[in-house]
Amino acid sequence: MEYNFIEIEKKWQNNWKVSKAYQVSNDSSKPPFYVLDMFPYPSGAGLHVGHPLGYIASDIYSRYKRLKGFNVLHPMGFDSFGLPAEQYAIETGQHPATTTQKNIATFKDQLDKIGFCYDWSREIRTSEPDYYRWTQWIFLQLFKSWFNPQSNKAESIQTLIQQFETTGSENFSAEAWNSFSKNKQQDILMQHRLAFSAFGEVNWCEALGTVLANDEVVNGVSERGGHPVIKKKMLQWYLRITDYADRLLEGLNTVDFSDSMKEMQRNWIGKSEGCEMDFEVANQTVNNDAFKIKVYTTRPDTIFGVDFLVLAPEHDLVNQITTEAQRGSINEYLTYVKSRSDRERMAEVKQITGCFTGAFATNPFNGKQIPIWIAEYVLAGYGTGAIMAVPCGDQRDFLFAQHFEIPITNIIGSHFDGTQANPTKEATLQASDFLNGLLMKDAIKVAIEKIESLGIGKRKVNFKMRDAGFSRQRYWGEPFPIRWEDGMAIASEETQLPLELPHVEKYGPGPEGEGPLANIESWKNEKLETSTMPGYAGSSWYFLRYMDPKNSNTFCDKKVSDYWGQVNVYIGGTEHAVGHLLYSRMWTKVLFDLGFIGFDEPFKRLVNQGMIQGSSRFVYRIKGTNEFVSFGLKDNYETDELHVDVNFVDGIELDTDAFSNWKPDYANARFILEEGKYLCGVEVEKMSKSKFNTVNPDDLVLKYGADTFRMYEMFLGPIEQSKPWDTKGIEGVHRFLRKLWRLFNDDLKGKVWNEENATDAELKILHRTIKKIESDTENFSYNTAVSAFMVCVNELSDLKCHKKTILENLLILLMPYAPHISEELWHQLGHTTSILDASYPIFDASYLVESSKSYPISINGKLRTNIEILLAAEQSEVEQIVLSNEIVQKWLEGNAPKKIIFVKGKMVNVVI
RNA sequence: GCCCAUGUGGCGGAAUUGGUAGACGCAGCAGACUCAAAAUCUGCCAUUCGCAAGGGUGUGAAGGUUCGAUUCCUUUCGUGGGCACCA
Repeated sequence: MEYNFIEIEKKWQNNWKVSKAYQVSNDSSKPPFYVLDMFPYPSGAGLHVGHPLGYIASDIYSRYKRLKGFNVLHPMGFDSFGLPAEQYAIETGQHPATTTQKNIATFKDQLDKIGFCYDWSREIRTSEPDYYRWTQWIFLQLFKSWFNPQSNKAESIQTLIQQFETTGSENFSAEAWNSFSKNKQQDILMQHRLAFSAFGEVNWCEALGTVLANDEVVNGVSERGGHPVIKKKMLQWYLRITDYADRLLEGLNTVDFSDSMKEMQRNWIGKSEGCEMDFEVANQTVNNDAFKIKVYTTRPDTIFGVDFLVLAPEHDLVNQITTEAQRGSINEYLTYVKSRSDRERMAEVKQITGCFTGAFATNPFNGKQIPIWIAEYVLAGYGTGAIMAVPCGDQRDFLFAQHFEIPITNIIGSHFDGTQANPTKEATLQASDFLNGLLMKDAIKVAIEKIESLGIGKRKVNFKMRDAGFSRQRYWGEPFPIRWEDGMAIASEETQLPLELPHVEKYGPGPEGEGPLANIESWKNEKLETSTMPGYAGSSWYFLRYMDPKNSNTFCDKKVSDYWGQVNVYIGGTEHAVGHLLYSRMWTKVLFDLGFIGFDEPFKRLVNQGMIQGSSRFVYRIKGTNEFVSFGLKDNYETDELHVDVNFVDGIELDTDAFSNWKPDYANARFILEEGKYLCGVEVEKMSKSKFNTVNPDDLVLKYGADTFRMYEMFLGPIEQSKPWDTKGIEGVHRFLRKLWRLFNDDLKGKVWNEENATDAELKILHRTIKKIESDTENFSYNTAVSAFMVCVNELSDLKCHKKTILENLLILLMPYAPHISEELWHQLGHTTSILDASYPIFDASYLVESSKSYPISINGKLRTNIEILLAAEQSEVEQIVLSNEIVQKWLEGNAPKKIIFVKGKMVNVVI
């Protein structure tokens, strides 16, 4: 009987489906365990081999935990709102709902073929009204809440109103509040709501009449059509995530994420301590606040080294302080900056640009007149949008000073050599008046105290993180449950939700760059908000909905979320390190603060899977011709590099016939070969349809079966590591499964397994494997687990061990990795219940006890021989044995060793 | 530019606390079985010198710490990911 994986997999997938083997109950005596995948965006390209990497890993873990006796929640769904479906709709006229539906069907079909243990009865889709009803509901909670710094948590906005009514605030009295117009009151409240609207800058493309995502802007022009893109201010919605900055930082100490992941989040939040201080602009009315420039610095100790100020080009004061003489060049510079993205501004620091305003500020400590410049390396969004430049201590300031020939003041003596800045905090300050002689790191505190006592500034903690933009001028997203009346945002009634996304025929932008919803008359008449929520809205809380997916009274019953608790293991890519993970952490904290759930961190443990990259192939077309030159000869010509479908390439050799047949353009292609072959260029990049480097899992499953595919993906390498896909090795894993099969069945003789008793050698193999598989599975070290299975099967084959008592345990170990073949062989062994609910073998160390070990013997750290020595032997005995060894004696050349290092159970090193 | 990760045979990778570098697999080579093929099995497989025994070199590069470094430290180069409207 042969290993017929096609039949076996079909049989058991069907069997599990019929018996509802993966359905999970919220009511169980077993301890709960929640394993979550980052749900996919159902793109039109379908699943490629990169997607299942994390899914297989989580599937293995879920099945393993189930064997270990847990009630495992392992759901799947679709993040089905988003930009690509809308872009596709603009191109083809097909409604996003239609294409999304189709794409999901494809995804599910592909996922099912791989044999995942999802409980599909809990499936969610973020674009379904049943789901986004609660996204809207949570938005309303955010809108109706504020962050109370006293209690350090979100509270109903009513408590703030009460405060204003009874005690007022820093800026106004209770009486004043009560006398404010309703409009003014709402404006003030808007400055505290966790979801709020304010003006923000967007990428505006005049020619397309629309706002563009960063992704749609390439080299400063629109991807579609190549039109110019500029920054434009528009009214936007935001989430006040900055209020949670400190708690998001502290929360990291309570979760099990990788250090690098925590580091990325910390850097994103970017907490820095320093101070704000005012510089007065010279030759202006002194007591006019408008002409004080507030800078933020983390290095107030360098105050005597300030040689100039730099404002962000967008800074409010630029226009007012610019002198008439400089106005022309400033305006020119501002036009230039408007065309530049933040990214470009940060990245191209070597290209130093800036413009002098003509104005001077006064250093409050020494009265020095310092020039005020504007430059794009200062960003309006961070700190106060103005910096004090200290060229001797900051490299960017230094380069700027050098470029514009601004004289540099040195306050750190020999620590500054005039060729580059020195950012040290360890230098002793000079030429710094009251700070002279202090170490810089100590001077920071002294300087801040002085600044505060003079009333020209104050200590300030700053965060790099900005409030999260939460509106998009798009169609395919959640509508905001908000009406605008008289300039005031009015929340819809919660009972009226969902506010359904209306059907449209056209997906183009509305007037003035508004979203497509602005084109709908009834929507406009009701004064409903015309932008929609961003892609991350639905994904910020989906893990809660899985727990209680059908509830129509609330987003998730508190009793149910209390039962499941935090996600025990969350698996996904690092590309979400700062976006999705921070947003969902914030939403969880808000829901916790408001009492809707019982935990304030969503994910207890996070496992990052690496990205499976595509290995792209390139051909080189000689410019202006239809002639293609092989990789090695391309430098002799002027060529264009073009992606070619990896399926036409064997290694790096192009199948020129297949290429010619690929597209009509290439039908008459001519080739310049090297050594009779056309060789392609190679580059590793993201796997993507547009790069023609995708590999479809369906083909592999068809050819080798799901079990082989699952194990091969795991065998590729460590789960957290990125690696390019290569199908070459899959044969090896398939051979392994066939070899396993032959332990049970002979192709000719049929059944070969027996019920004999196991020998010590066989039990030793089994228990070593149990130990290794169990710890590798716990640690997500699946590549080494697969190799341990191979070692085990190789050894059992060598021993011709066909014993049921060994093999059935091996099957249980294997079930999480290769469920179909395990279930099949399990039943062949005579079991009548599913292997899914077997119980995990228990490791017994007594089978592995050894009495001696072959010790590696090194001379000066270099391995020279091995000697079998009793494990119980102590240093003196070992020394004697080692020194009497022939090879050791040869190296000693009759001398006594200087030292003998003996690490019991590990090694011996003789130092001569 | 900034942040994070990463670099080991022809290839994917292993070496979990500093202790035998190259497990396991792919590809390759030689052989067995076969009329033949497939499948399967056996052996070889970092590099260099050597008939062999054995020796030298070797974990991106350069230094350092240590009896001993793929592992720790410093410097440096390459590659991948993220950088706020892709999800």
